[in-house]
Order: sequence, then C-alpha cells, then structure tokens
Amino acid sequence: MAVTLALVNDYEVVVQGLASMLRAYEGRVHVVELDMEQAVSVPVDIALYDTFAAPQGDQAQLHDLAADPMVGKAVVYSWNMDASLVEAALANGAQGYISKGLPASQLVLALEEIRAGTGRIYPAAGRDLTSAGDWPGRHEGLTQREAEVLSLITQGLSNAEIADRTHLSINTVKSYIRSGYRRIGVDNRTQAVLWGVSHGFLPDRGRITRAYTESP
Amino acid sequence: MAVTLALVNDYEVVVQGLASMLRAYEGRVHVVELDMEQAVSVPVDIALYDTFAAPQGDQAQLHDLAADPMVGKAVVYSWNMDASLVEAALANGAQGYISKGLPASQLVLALEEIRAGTGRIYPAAGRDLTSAGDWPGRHEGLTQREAEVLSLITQGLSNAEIADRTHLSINTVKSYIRSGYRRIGVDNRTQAVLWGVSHGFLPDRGRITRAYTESP
DNA sequence: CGTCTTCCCACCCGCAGGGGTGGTTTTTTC
DNA sequence: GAAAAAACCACCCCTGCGGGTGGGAAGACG
Repeated sequence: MAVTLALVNDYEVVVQGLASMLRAYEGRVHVVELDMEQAVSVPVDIALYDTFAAPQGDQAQLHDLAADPMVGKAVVYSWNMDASLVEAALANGAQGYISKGLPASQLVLALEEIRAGTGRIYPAAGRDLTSAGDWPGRHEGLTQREAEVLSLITQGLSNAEIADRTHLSINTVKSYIRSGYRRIGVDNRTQAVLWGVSHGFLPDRGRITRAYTESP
Repeated sequence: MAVTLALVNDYEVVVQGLASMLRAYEGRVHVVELDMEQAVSVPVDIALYDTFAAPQGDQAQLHDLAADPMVGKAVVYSWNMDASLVEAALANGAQGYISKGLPASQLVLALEEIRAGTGRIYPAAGRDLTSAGDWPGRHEGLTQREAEVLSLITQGLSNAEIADRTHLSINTVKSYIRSGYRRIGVDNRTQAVLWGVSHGFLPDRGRITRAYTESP
C-alpha cells in the first residue's frame, strides 16, 4: 500500500518540484497535498517538511506539524545532517530525518521504512547534487543554497539571522550572497530584495490537493 | 477659457491628489489626463510635472516632456526652488516652475499666467504645509518628504543617489530615513523595501483620461 | 507667545554588509 | 587524471547605513 504524503514548504516551486520528483514512484508514494503556509487538511501517513528557507526541525513549526492529528508522522527533509540538529528535531516530534542528498529512489525507500517504523535517520553518503527537485531561481542559474539564502534575504532576514536559521557560518552565508548577487546581477541587498520580490522569492500561500483512490 | 492640463508623475496617488486639489477650480483649470510612466496622449496647454520621487527638472524626463508635440508648455512642480536648479530646468525646456509650497489658489493663478506667457517662476513665500494633495503613505502618517525618500528607497536607490536625486544633503536624507522608519515601524532598509512594496511605493504605470467639453 | 510640526542640515560613532583573498571535500564531466 | 561545480569555511578591509546628538526657519494652533 502506498505511503500517503503531504509536502510542506512555503515555496510552491519547491513542493511542486518534490512532487514531480516522486511522480515516477506513484505506486509506492502518493502525494496527497502540497501545503504552503497552510495546515495539512486530510489525514496522511507522512508530512514531509522541506527546510528550504524555513525554520529547521528543532523549531516550533515542525513541532506543530508533528502534533497535528492529520499527520501520521512528521519527517524532516534537509541538507543539514548535523547530529545535534537531527537529535533536536527527533526530540521535537519528528519521526524521521532524511538528507536532501539522497536520490529519489532512496528517498522513497526511506519514506516507506519510516512509515513502517523500521528506520528514522537517512543521511546521504555524499551529496547528490544532480537530484531533481526545484527551487526559486533555478532557471536563473542559482544553486539551491544561493537560492535559499536569497529567499531568506527577501523575507527580510539579516546575515546573522540567516546564518542562525540555516545553521551555517556567517562566512558561508556571505559567500552565498556574493556568488548569488553575481549570478542575478545585483550589487546590494535592496536590489536583491526587489529582484527576489519580482522573481517568486516571497513565500507562497495556499494548498494544492490531489485526488487519491486506492488501486483496486 | 480653462487651462487644459495633464498631470505627470509615476505615482497614481500623487496625480490623483493633485487632481482632487484642482477640482475646486474646474472652470479655470481642467485636468484632461493623469499620466504615470506614459506619454501625454492628447494636446494640452500645460503638462504639470510633479517631481515627487522623480528626476528633477534638469533631467532627460522633463526635456522629453517639453519636446512632446502634445504638450503646449511643460511646467515643473517641486519643493526644490534653488535658483540654479530652476535655471537648469528652464534651460532644459521647462516654461514654468512652481513651488509645492503654494496653496491651490495660487497654483491655479500660476498655471494661468504661465499659459498666457506672463510669468514663469513661482516660489512660495514660505511653506504651506497644509496644502492638499496626496502621496503614498499619507494615511500611515508619513510626511511628503519622508514618503518621497521611502519611495526612492523602494525604487532601489542608495542614500547618496537619493541625495543627488532630491538635491538634499546626505544628512537630510538620513534624517528622513530615521523619522520615516520610526513612523512605519521598520528597523532597516530591507524591511523598509518590503513595507514599501506592499504599501504602494513602487511606481505605477498607466493613464487616466477625462472627458473634456468646453462650457457653452 | 509657546509649542508642535515639517523641511533642512551638521556631526559622532559602531557595525552590518559586501568587496576581496584563500582553502577543503565531494561529485560530475571530458 | 584534470577541470569544473557546489557546499562549506576562514580572514582582511572598507564603507554604506543607521543609531545617536544637536541646530535653524517657517507655519499652524491654542
């Protein structure tokens, strides 16, 4: 029986990218709903919380998601595999933690095992940077991390706040700012914000529901 | 015969405010058109160019307006009454220069005299700050100058660029930034830009035409 | 007349931001 | 194997920004 899944992130392009990635595994994982700044509205086995430009698994957002009676299990999907952060997320209500470095096939397997209760933590051996998925600015050539930092800039966060949010060094954040600004051709934060506002970098709001019927 | 008038500025609220201000003088001055980032589309006696958050009278925008065959006379409407700027604007094609400090009754008289060719420069004796008119952020309590600076911030200009644009000292610009930020409750430029974007501080685009029939 | 508001300005100071330099590790491509 | 790309990081340096302080002039209002 397929895992019923809600995809949770504030950027529609992110949850749509994830849904596309999982389409090839429709018999094993069924995406029931995509939620942007909305609570899950139907019962699902797993709510997959993508941390792109969002609070990490140790924060209230994940805690609320895990406490939602519609949600069987809340699972974090993130680049950050620091042991302390993973532990904090699990202590915060998450029942699984999956690296974004995993290819789709292994993501699906992880979801099935988490749903069955036979596994919890799924790091990637390396970083599969060719994995599918989508993010704002991808067409403009921004890497995932550049896009994430730019999204947080567009949300109004300072560099220090971004470093805190992403669990990266301030120096790393500045590196992404530098390279990101060069890619989109802006010189300063104000221009970056205006660029971000006009290119889909503000969080979206809404829900997309998909009909689900059990195969006979 | 009434002066036919086009009102030119990139912020609809500004040209709408001016139009309201002049409504009481309908028999003497008729607002034919309000233009935001659009060329004047019908022949008018005077195109009144409001410099709110716009290039001053010595720049290409005024020059193009004065050169437009639809425009009888291009007139600058501004807070800046520096003799050198006024001269530069006149040399740039303006055929009149009116202070924003004038009350409406004197503005109308000035327009009539400019149309008749009997006057050109109309400073205010002082500053009539109670004059009507409208600008972005007025309902939020921003003064005209605070709003203008914030509009230019929202357009992406740096403090130095704003000082250059408005012919104010950098110190004055910073003062308006400080007081403006306090009024709208933001702490930094990024938040100010986001506030501006969501409160009508980006330039508008379009034209509003008004039917005009000569009184019998 | 005193107070408040608005427009305008000077100066002091600290730091957030952004330019630069350099590096390591992993994966992919030629 | 070499080069490129992406994620991650350190350090140096300068300046734009925004906090503060203070002031003057003019108009409106009580």
